[in-house]
Amino acid sequence: MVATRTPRSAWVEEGLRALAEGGPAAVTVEGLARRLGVSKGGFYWHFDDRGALLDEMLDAWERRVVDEVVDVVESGGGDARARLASLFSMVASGVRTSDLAIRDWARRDRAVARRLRRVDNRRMDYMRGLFREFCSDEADVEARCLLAMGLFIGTHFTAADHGRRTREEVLTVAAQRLLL
Amino acid sequence: MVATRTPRSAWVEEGLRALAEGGPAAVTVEGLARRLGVSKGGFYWHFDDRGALLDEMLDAWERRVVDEVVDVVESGGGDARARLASLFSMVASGVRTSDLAIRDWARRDRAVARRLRRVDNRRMDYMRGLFREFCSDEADVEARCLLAMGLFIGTHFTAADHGRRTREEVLTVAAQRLLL
Amino acid sequence: MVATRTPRSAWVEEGLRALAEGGPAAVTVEGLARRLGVSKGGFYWHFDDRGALLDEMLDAWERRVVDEVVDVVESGGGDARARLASLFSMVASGVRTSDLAIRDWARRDRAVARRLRRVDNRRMDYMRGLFREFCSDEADVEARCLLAMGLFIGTHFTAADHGRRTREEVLTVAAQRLLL
Amino acid sequence: MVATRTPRSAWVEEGLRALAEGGPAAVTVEGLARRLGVSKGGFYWHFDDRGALLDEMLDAWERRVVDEVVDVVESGGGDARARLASLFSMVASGVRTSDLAIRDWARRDRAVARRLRRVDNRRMDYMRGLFREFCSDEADVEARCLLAMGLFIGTHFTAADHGRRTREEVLTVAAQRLLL
DNA sequence: CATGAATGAGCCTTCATTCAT
DNA sequence: AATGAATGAAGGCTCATTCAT
Repeated sequence: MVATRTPRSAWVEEGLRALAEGGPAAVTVEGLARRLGVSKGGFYWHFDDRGALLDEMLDAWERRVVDEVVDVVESGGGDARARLASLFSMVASGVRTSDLAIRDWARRDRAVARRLRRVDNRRMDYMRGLFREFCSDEADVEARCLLAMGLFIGTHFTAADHGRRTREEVLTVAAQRLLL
Repeated sequence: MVATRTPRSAWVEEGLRALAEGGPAAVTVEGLARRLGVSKGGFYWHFDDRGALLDEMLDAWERRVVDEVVDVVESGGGDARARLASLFSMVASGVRTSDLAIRDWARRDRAVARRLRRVDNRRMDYMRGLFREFCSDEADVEARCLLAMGLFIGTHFTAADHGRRTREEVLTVAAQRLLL
Repeated sequence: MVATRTPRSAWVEEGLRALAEGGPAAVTVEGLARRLGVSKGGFYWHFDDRGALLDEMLDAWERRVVDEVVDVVESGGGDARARLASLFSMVASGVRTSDLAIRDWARRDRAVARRLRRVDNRRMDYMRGLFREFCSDEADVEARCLLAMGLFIGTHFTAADHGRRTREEVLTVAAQRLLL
Repeated sequence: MVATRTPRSAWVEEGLRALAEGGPAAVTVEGLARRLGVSKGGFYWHFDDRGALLDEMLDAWERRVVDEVVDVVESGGGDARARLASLFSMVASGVRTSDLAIRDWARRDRAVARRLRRVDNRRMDYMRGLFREFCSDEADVEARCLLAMGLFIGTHFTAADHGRRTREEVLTVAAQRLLL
């Protein structure tokens, strides 16, 4: 078997890029083929149809997002607060934007919603564990988790300015609030 | 002049509905015409082109969102904390979902982004004023505002479960955290 | 009865203008209405349909073209050569451009072709009479007439340059050739 | 590579036919597809858009018209007068009718006008060379060229009858006049 | 006479999909 | 694995036409 010229993964990769840039509607077979410099015919060798690619893109995204969290856990070290702080700092430095496109997409697509729920629940679980180490009130733990998720997500969807402060500065202060 | 058979506003209304359900790509002249039970040709009597409808939809949305906030101000009464609380409670009771679709859309469209920024800045300004009444640290005010925005927005984009708690319950606790 | 606000003739006039500028395809009910500053509804009060306008435009054009020739006859005076010379000079000073659009149109539309034939035959007849006064060879008279028609028409459809000469200069010399 | 099922050239060919019959407005993607017995979608495999087809049609036309002139030069032989005579005889035997549609089109489209000018200038240059061999007066050479162009073009746009003579007969006499 | 509103046909273009090679 | 070519379903827009007022 010869090395695949345009492997399955290339389509998935390019697909996630297109998704991040323009949302699900921007993930067109033609568009990806053009960006990959191939004809779209080859696409149908790898995938049954556009839906199959979308599925695989979501698989890839899920894996990636989980890995990112795992990386934070492993590399960072330190106590719960330190680990949460490093988790929060990832927000400012740019979550994959496809993350956001997928969130919007999930509102219209059942299958996407299912996957997103799985991912979000894993993230929450991880945060719950960390918050619990210094916060005994379960309701408060949950509230902090939701606030943290909001910070993660909302920050990318909020268009407001902050006077002379930068978004990063405000984010830092906000994160510290959650660690009190 | 007779009452317009299918007034401009009907197209705008239906457009916002379609936007909320399926994002900007779902706002098609043909689709709206079908839903309104009219022929698509008639659309061009009211609007120059699809772009004009989109513009007007955003105008309508902006007005609506501003009015909602104004309504909260006027109807609620009470001190700053009380007013913030009532503001937060609006989150649970369902912000217009088109709000969220517009947020995603803004990431790809310059004009939409400008409008969103205007709206978000107005919202933030309103919250700043309220937070300042019981919080003198400006950096903290800003952080609380961002956390609140995250709560507003993120809550609709977060797919996680909360064990035996409902989202509303968690939201309530989270909101109280911001009012301390 | 009130004075017609947008009389039949206004539509015909504007129609001929549009025809001259953009050919038959440019004669649209909507376009004329826009240029006249009225809604197209009124059009259908005057005309059964677009075809009726086109017919009337051709009528008007025919009348006008005949009148022009008559004017040359009457005003000019002089002998045959002098009158032919004045006829030729009209070429340079700009035949109605709708004349040319109609010629092209005639190639596709039977009714237009019939009208054009009538007009061209009248023009030829007039020229024949003048040429005969100083040219006894009937075949040559006919040839000169055709060359003159070619000069009339071809000059507007020929895009060539003439070095340091202007088109008018070349036309003058060419016309003299036909009067020898 | 297999023989293209409906080659690019088929679209161009059919396009020129449509142009000749009905002018630029008659060159529709849908219409051509219908006449070729293919679906219109396939068109966009070969061409970027309708404009690209129009361009290529003009290219093809230009090539053809130049080749025709070259063919006259090479095949005919003889002296200048003989070559001009053979050139004139082409008129009667039917210039491509698209030639005429293009002339009309050029009056409204800048790009078409440019191309037409190039072609006409080449034709004129060729004729100038031939006329000069037996006519020393430059102004007269130019006048004869214009009369010849008028004969070429005007003859197809003139709808007049010639009594008992045929158009061909009249053309022959007219052409001889230009060769004196 | 004319407007406001709408219909429907037709055209341009995009794109998912198919198929032979 | 991939190309060249084509299909067919949308969707955007224009325009002749109609109709009630």
